Amino acid sequence: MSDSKSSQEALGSLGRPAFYILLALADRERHGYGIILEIESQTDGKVRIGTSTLYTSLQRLLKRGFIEDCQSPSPDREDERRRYYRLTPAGRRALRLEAAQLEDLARMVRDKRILPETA
Amino acid sequence: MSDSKSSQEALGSLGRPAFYILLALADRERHGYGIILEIESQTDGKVRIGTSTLYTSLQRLLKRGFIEDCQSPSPDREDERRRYYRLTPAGRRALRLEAAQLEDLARMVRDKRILPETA
DNA sequence: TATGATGTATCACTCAACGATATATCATGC
DNA sequence: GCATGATATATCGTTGAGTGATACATCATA
Repeated sequence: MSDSKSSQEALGSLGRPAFYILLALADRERHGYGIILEIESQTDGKVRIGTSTLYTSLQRLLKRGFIEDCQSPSPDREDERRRYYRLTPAGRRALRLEAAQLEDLARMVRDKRILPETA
Repeated sequence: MSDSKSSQEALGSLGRPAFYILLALADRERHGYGIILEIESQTDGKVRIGTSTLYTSLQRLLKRGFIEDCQSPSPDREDERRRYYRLTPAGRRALRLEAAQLEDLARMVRDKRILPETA
C-alpha cells in the first residue's frame, strides 16, 4: 500500500474551542458572551475563549447546522444586543460523538499512566 | 474591557494528531510507521493517522523540542529505513499538561451527562 | 524478479484559531 | 445629562495545523 487506507477525514472534525462551545450549550441556550463566561466558569478560569474565536466558531457551527438561533429564555426585560443559540439534534449527535472519542482518549491516558492516578 | 483579558494563546497548543503521537511515544521509542500502527491498535482501528499528517507533525514536534531522534532499540537485524523517535523531558511535560486538560474536559462531559454513564 | 507490505518524505491546499480592532448598548455614579 | 467601564457582537488578516495526493526506497516472499 502507499498509504494507510485513505479512510482519513475523521479524527474529530471539531476543533477544541468548537467543542467547548457545544459543551456550554449542552444544558441550555446561551448568548455568545454567556458562552465565554460559562466556559471560564466551568474551567475555573483556566480556559478563556477570545471573542474572535467565539464568533468565527459560532458562524461555522451555524453553517454546519450544529447550532441555531433561538429566542431569549426571558423575553421581557432582555438585553436586545444579545443573540441566543441552542444545539440542534445534529449538534447534539456531534457532541456525543466527540465526547465518546474524548473518553477513549482519556482511557488511553490512564492506561499509559501519564498522570499520577487521577482517582 | 474590549476582549476577555488577552491571556489567550493556551487552550492546548497541541493539535489532536500531535497528541496521539506523543501518547504513542509515552512508553517507549518508536519509528514513524510504528506510531501509526500503535495509534490504530490502541483505538481499535478507529483512529488512523495518514503519513502526511504523521511526518509533518513529527517535524513540528522535533522543531519544538518535544521529541528527538534516537537509536533503534535492537540495533542488530534492524530495518535501516526506520527512523526512531522518543519523548524529550519537555515533550513529556507537554503531554502531561495536555493530558490534565483532557481529564478536565472529560470531567465536564461527565458533569453535563452527555454520554449514558460511562462506568 | 516481481509483487505487496513496509517505510519516509514533500507539495499544495484548506480551514480553524486567534490577536487586533471596531462599534454599539447597557448600568452606574456624578 | 453625560462620562465611564462592563457587556455584547462582529470582521479582518495572519498563522499554522491537518491532510489528500504523490513519489520513491527497501523489505519479505513466492
